[in-house]
Amino acid sequence: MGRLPCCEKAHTNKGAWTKEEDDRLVHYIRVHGEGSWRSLPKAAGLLRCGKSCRLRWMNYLRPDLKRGNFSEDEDQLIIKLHSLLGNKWSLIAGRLAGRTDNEIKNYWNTHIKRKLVSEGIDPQTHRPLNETSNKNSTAKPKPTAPTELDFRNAPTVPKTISVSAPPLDFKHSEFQVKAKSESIEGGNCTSSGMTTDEEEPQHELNLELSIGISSAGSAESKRKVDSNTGCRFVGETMAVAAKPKTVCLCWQLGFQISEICGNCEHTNGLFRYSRALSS
DNA sequence: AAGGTGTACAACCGCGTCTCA
DNA sequence: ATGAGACGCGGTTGTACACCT
Repeated sequence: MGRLPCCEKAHTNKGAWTKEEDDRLVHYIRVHGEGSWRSLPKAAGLLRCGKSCRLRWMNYLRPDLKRGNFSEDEDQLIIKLHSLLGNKWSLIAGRLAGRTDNEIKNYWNTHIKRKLVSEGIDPQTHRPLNETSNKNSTAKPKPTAPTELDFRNAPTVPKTISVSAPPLDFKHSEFQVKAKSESIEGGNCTSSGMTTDEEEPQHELNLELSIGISSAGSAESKRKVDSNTGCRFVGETMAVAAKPKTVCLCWQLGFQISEICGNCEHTNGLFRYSRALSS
């Protein structure tokens, strides 16, 4: 038995949204708030699929969206984040205030890809194109899922990327990813899983997210709270629940930590990765 | 001016994940 | 514990517009 359609297609409009439909959607969300997308179209008097309403709101009608061209800073940030996260557009969008995943995805495909290629950089691997093509002739290309990214020798990955975080899901936070070209020994904070290729020299990376206390109360914040640590997981990201228990802030990108690891020290009820990332 | 081609971006689709009864 | 329904994500498609010949 197949999956039921998300809505009654025979009675829904498709294609470009009209001004009237936009107005109806905006008005309804202003009054009732976001959510309940499936029931929203009927309640708002729209002949649209709930998914379509959500998309229209998220990508076009939301008042906090920044329209217009991407700045050079945004370009660089997208490239850096893509080199770390791969095609995780929603995560990348989460670090760019006022930009949507769809917008960034489109911008990547139409501008940045071409720009990188013209600079001789493979947009998927972030390695020089000639190196990539040589490698591809002998080795299988790696998928770009974030847990499987191979950052070794990636020319565009700096050792430290500090990103001023807009107030998104993990609010009040400075999102800091530190890519370290040596493995952490003797503790639990290793970057195991970053690569399985054993034939190349091991230059493993440690990815650390420094995360502060999240504000409570959003619908999203009620979800995915790790019962051991109090950490809240949103996709591959993590925030700290409103009333954290013991919280480990040592975070390996893409992996859930179920216990406090040995490398973390306690400060003010929080645990933070204590082993200095000496450069 | 007309047709062809390229570009940008809005919207759709399918599927994985999460929530909750 | 389980399964149906809802949500969210990433890939793909459709289409309007710009630019070229």
